[in-house]
Amino acid sequence: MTTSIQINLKHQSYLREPEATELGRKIVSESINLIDGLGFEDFTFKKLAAEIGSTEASVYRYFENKHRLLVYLVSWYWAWLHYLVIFQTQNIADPRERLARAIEVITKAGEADDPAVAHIDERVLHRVVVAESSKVYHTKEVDAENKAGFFLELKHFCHYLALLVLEINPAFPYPHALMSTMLEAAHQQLFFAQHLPSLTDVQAERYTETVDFLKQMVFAAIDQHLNYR
Amino acid sequence: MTTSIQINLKHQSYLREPEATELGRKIVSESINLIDGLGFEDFTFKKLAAEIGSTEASVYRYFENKHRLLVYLVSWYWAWLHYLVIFQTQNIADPRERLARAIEVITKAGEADDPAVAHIDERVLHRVVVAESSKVYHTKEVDAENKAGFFLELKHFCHYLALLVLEINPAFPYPHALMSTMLEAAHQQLFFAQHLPSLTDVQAERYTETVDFLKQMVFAAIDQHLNYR
DNA sequence: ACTTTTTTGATAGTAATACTATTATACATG
DNA sequence: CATGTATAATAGTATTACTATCAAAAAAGT
Repeated sequence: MTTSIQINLKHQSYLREPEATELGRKIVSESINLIDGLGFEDFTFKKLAAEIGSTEASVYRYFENKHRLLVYLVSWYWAWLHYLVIFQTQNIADPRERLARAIEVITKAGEADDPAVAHIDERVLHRVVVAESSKVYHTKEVDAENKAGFFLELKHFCHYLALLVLEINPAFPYPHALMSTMLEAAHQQLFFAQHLPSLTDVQAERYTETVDFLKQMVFAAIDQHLNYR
Repeated sequence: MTTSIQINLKHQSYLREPEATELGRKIVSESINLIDGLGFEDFTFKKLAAEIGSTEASVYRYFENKHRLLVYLVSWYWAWLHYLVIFQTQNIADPRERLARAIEVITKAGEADDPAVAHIDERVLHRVVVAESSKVYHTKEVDAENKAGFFLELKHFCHYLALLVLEINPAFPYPHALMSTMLEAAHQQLFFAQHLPSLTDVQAERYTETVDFLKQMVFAAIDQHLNYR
């Protein structure tokens, strides 16, 4: 079943809305492939322009610089994933099961074979996010960019999950910390499994193991504070 | 009590051993301050050379590029922290208490007021590592650099902690994953507390809260698999 | 259908970055 | 005293990360 959605970001990581024009959409879709192929450091607007048959100057009309473009892509990813989680858990009544399903969806986002937006390959985007997303906030401009709302999508998603945690156990003292740790770990463990296997026990490509690890960690922490049991 | 140690890295992230000369030590110590002040992206060898009254070309004789220098600094940090943890837990018999102490030492590394090496300010280095360390392996060259042994110090430290976990509970299936998650989270939560507070529940500067969160998460996970209880 | 505005492409140019190369001098070692 | 090694000084290059200008093409308004 193919769903069609439109994701609009609240902040201005972009100069012009890239979803609005053909060139804008090409910039977004091709930058995902290029960053995936070259890595963010070697990715340049010049190479991107060449790839889409346009010019450097034209790309600069959409995004102030490549960092802002990455912020846009990562924000888009979080908004998409948030949507996906809500969609995939809407029929689950039990909050514990809903969180369990959420962890599955988050970890297996790289396997998504149901493209929600025509010009964006979510599987490639997932690889890009796993490899590069920490760079969006590890800069000297974090505080300014945070003020500008550049990290709202992640923050909202984290808060949504934290509320789920509190539904399961209202006494748990660290719901946001646990969920941000889980979100980061979901990416890290996949990355480690592929590139630094001695930092993990899960196998590359075996998403199920990562899901199992994350579920155990999360639910053990949450349950520890329950009175019953 | 002041301890004096020498940390030597096994791999060649450097061209010349920087500990061996005055210029080498100046490069290391001043680069830590500069990266802390400017952020890694704006840090250049030219600025560093100006700061220490030397030249760009001279700095290039010690490190191939600024990425390698960061690898060196981060590796040095992990080796130092590993030493610190062993030192601070050597008199603790119970593995559970030893792990608890390790988590404290790791989280509070930024408060260390006992400089182990004269020309390195561990508190500033800790800030640099919190903010920049993920960049050492999030590059297109991870696999090659991993082969070259650039991440050995982190891997060894993680393995050391994983063995501790297994001492507590030999049946725990994800000791490395749990410890790498904990190590990353220790940095992340400090960073979030300072820059993206809505992603955490701990307060900035309140290392004790982060320690508490990490301990709860780690021990809950480990204990879940114990037969007794 | 015609005008106006907006968007793009083409081209050029600049300051900074990330280096490499060369040579002279200082410095330490044997 | 000779020799090797480390450093400083200087110069130079390719690439990056932009900014500016202008004309052509496309879209929108009337």
